Amino acid sequence: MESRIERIKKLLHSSSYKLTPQREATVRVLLENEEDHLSAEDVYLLVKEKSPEIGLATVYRTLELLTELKIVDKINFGDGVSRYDLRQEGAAHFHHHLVCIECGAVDEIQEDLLGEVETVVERDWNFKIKDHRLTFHGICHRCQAKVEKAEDSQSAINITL
Amino acid sequence: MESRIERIKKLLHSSSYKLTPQREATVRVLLENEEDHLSAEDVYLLVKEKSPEIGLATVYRTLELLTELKIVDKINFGDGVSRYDLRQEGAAHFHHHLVCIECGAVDEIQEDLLGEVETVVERDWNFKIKDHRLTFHGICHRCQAKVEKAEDSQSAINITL
DNA sequence: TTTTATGCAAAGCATTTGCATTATT
DNA sequence: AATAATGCAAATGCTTTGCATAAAA
Repeated sequence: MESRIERIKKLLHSSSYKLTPQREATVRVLLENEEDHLSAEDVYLLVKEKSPEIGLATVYRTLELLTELKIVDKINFGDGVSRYDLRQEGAAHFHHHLVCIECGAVDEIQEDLLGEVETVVERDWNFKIKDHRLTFHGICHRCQAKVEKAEDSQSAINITL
Repeated sequence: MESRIERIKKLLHSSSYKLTPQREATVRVLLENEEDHLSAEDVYLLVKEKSPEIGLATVYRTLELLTELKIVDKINFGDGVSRYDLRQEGAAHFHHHLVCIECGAVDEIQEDLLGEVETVVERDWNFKIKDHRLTFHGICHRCQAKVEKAEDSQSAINITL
């Protein structure tokens, strides 16, 4: 079976780009950190661990290229840095995000929850949808658990008093 | 009846901020361009027309303040600039956007389309939703009409040939 | 040998900050 | 008088670009 990196190589070639060592190193970092949402700087530092000679500009250029080819998605959570996220293979749409306003964690929702909503928008607004971005801001399950714990110990203190 | 600007003034006062002439001028620009999605620079230029002495930093500071107080929403369509959008009064949630990839126009959807989706997310992901961002990328109704027109004239040319 | 990609440093932008001045309470 | 807000210029931080060098087709 063909590896993910080989398929990406073919995608690059089919647009007459090369998979140079620097590009490969960058893609590998993205593959190894698929569940994260790395900034260009993050990617740069991780790539540098194995390929110390790489330059930040090359990482930026590679990420831009991968974005153009829709191999990665460029996202922005409003903190002033772009983040890069490998697309699921064959995914027509961007996945969704859950951003925790307590701890900053970003979780992903791979399921497409917008099927019906998109039907409505295309019909009622006469808008031909090509892609979407959906992010929820709120409290993640981990922070909710933390608050409950804190409340528990608060009660314990009250009892002790 | 109380005006929108007076209500905003009260909101500022209730957090012990003043509605200075510069802040008022900024808010007025936002009110007069409610359907647009102005960048800080856009707002600055418009404010300057009536209050030429204002500084860009003040506009930034005012927009930040209004964002904190949830009077405006700060949005980012991925073009490297933040845009500011007056919230509908009493709106619990952010409205949605339709971004045209042809002409760049941004239309708004005031209706909340995400009721059901949010129920699912809160239940299945155990995530307490506080707000959301939903943007569709695609072709707006105006550009779709343009393409049809172009196709019509293309047929006409073929017939002429 | 012609094109494409890289690394570095410099440049570009949007945004923020320091600070002296001005307005407001 | 004390606090808060402003304007300007300088600083910051992310990202892009110019250009000489190196690698690939």
